[in-house]
Amino acid sequence: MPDGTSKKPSRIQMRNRSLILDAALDVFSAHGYRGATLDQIADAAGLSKPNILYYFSGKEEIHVTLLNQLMETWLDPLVEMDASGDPMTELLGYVQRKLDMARDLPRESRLFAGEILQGAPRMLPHLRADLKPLFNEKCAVIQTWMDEGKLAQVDPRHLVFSIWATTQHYADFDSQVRVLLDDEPHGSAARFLDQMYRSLLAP
Amino acid sequence: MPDGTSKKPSRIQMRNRSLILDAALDVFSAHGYRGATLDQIADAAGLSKPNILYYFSGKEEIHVTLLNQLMETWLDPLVEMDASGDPMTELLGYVQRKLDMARDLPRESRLFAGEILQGAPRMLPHLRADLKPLFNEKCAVIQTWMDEGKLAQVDPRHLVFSIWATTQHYADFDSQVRVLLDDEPHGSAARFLDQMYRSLLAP
DNA sequence: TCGTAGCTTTACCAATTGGTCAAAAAGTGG
DNA sequence: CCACTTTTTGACCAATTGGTAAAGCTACGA
Repeated sequence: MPDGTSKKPSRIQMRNRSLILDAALDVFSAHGYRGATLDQIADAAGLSKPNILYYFSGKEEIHVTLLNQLMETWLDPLVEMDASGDPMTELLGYVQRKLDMARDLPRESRLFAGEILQGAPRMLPHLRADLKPLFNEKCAVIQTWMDEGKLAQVDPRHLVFSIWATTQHYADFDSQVRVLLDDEPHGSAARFLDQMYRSLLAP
Repeated sequence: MPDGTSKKPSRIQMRNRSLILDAALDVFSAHGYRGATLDQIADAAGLSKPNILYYFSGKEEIHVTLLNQLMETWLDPLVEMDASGDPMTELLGYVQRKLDMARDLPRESRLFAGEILQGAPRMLPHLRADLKPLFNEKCAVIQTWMDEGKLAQVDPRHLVFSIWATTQHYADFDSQVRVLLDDEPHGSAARFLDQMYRSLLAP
């Protein structure tokens, strides 16, 4: 069994594992953890169910693998926010990167949202270990910028929450957005958010 | 069978139906539609599973009933936004009412979020029939306010989206918020959002 | 008190679903 | 071509789950 414990993965293992993970991302993000079935994942991957279980020990391991892979991608835009850059530029840049992610990786956004929505049963440790330190560090950076008079004084924690909420909204609530809007929202959303955070943070 | 088709519901019917709906709200909002089981709902309601099915024709009907009941509650804060009131007061009031709802009705918020997240399979008609006209009407009101110079010019549609996103975030992503914050977030969130929308909308 | 309509439960199904197993098939190095 | 490893599959399970049937219980008006 190719359980990551030993050896190097063969070419075919790489291919099939990523086929499975991509299919699982489709299915989990569309139906949630309980709503997804191994048969659906197998169909989407073009493999048989027992073959799926040859590469992953079970449904849960597939889900956990996806969540783990997602974590770095997810934190990346925040990591890139540079304490030594221009505060307004850095923050507005962060907003745009998050908005781009909502457009380019909607499945990942919904997978994450579904997990958090249900109390983050498989991600609380990750949130504490990875997200929380980064969050605190970047909040401190923002606070420094404000103390230096480069940005208006607001609560950095809620500022970050509002950035997450407003950007991810376009992926997570896409079905609602599409009912209410006729045109593609990315461009107008980008302009709105730029305007909103510019006016909020102007010192 | 007490399928709403005839007669008046008895005292015991009223009690049990609301017991069931309250239990179902707990279970559906915590685990999603597929993740919830009739046994869980029955346990939470203190009734037997067949007894649940005496009052509702099936799992789906319970879910749909909850969604229908939710719709009016959900739209209410937006309905209350008065075109003849003071624009800034009305909009900031709307933000606070939505934030209060996220605190006071987190189960409802999560039920709604879960439904939208999965493509709103049982709510798209409602969104089109109820939400969309109201959304368009209120966007027009906001646009009028802006044209009169009472508010800064922003895209009303994205303004409303941002209000939904930032307020519901505290209910839907509660587990994440609680990891990142030590204190209770409602008061500080209220101040932050008031500040954000005040600065954005000041003419 | 009795009959009846409304309510509840026990016992049960059929379908779905996550997962197993042994055997077949397909690569792969010599 | 052969032995051996890796990959794939068909057949099968046990548990869960939404739902049913029919009998039993309860409230309540006559």
